[in-house]
Amino acid sequence: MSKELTKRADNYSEWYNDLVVKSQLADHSAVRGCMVIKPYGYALWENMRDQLDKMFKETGHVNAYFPLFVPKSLFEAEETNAEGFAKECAVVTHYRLKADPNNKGKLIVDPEAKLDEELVVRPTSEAIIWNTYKGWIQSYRDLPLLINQWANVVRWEMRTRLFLRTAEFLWQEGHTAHATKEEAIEETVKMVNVYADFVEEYMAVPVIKGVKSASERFAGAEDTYCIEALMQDGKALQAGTSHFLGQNFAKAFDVKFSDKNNKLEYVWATSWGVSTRLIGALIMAHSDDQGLVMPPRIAPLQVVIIPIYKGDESKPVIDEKGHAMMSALKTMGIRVKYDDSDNARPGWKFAEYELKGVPIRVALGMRDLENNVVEVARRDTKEKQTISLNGIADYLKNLLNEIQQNIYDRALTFRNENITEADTFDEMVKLLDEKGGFISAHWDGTEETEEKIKEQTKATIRCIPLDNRQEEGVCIFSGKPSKERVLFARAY
RNA sequence: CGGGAUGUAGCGUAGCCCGGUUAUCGCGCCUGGUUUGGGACCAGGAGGUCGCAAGUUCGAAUCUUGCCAUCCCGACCA
Repeated sequence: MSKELTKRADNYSEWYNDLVVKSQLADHSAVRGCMVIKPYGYALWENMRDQLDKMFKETGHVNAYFPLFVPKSLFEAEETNAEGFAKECAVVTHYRLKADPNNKGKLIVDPEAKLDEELVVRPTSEAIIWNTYKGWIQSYRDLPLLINQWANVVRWEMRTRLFLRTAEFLWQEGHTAHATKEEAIEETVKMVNVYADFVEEYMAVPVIKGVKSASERFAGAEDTYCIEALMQDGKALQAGTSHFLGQNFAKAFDVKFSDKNNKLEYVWATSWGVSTRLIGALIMAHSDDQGLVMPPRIAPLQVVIIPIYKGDESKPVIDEKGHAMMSALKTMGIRVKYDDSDNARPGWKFAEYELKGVPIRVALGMRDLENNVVEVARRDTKEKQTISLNGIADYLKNLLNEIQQNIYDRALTFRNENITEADTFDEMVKLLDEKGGFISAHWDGTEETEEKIKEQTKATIRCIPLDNRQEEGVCIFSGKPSKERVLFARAY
């Protein structure tokens, strides 16, 4: 493995790719557009997943699992949704292979085994789920139905990037059914808030909560709420979405319920999801030219202890102290590793754990033990301090909290410094080219204007922020009147 | 899907233009030893369908064609 990571300033996307692979989060696979998530990356995902799952359950949701395959007839039932995803669907047409008569040892698709109806590999599960809900919902007493599933989905993207856009990705998708429009909207907003809380508090990535413009809306939704994050290169990243689906799917799949007055009504729906893409957001929000910077709360490893031996006789003494410290930290619920592996020297380990973004590194050698201290190095600031062994566990626990907060504050400052108001189109173009980030500007609310701005600048409307300040102005492009600013950015 | 580039050991590479013994070097790996406070050193060793498949040729990493994959730039997108 080469030791050098591409520098962010030299080539940001190469830095990102390099980092994902060298830090062992994931790797390209033999399958086009699909990645292998390696143990370190999967441990990170598990921590994220576990916390989100807890938050979903605290808000009343339960988990279930629906099929990977969606019969084409079900898939096409909700037309807007189907059309929106049609261009990126993997489709199963056969169910059997057979030996190739003309090519020994090879297989061909058995033409006899053609499916009567093609199966779409789910790009999202609304269709199969709403078809199922039809059988589950009869009365208002069956509502609300609050279900989440952890799954993989496939979207056949033209161009893929590790974590940010892979042909197959892991995610969760919540699908809820409600008796009233108000309740469904409330659910949609509740879940975008859950996402924002998770991403900010656990991943330490500040987000802007907002609503998508009509053209950026989820196919089949009445309204799409989202959280938008800003990456270090000034590009925005959609980190999660929550959709108010109205009665579109209820009508498409004929899901009705009897209300208290025995009147048949269509059900109101929401769906919401976040994916392994969040890992991309995490990487690009915090990491530096030395490697990953993991927020302690979801870091697979929070503390690594590295013993530094001098001569064989020092090993048992150091190991004893090291193991004691590890036990104390484990008792406090801290994820810790004592790396006494023999195949690398301390300097190599230092660099390696920096690359992997472990928040705290503790070095333990005879020199320290003689003074009853250890050397504590934090990944976020790269500061090293000599700390007394007395009360070290409490010290490290507090330090983890401090690092979590510091990473968030740093990202928040950067984000806030990169939301810039523009009052003319020229100003906006200049800002996009020279500074990047979010451009806060007036927009006339039409799709035509949005499209023209996109064509000329590659920037899209990321969102109309919730609790947006109302302000009279004129559209930056058309000069027509506008009541509020929206956020534009170039995005991933 | 369009334009450009690349593919040689786990990783990074030389050789290819101009076909010809046993495919170069570094890192990593294995064995033994010395080491260990910022990516150690010495000695010995293992590891290759030269992306895949056809073709040209006495002979192909090298020439031709097709395919596959990756990267960069577009279009598409969470």
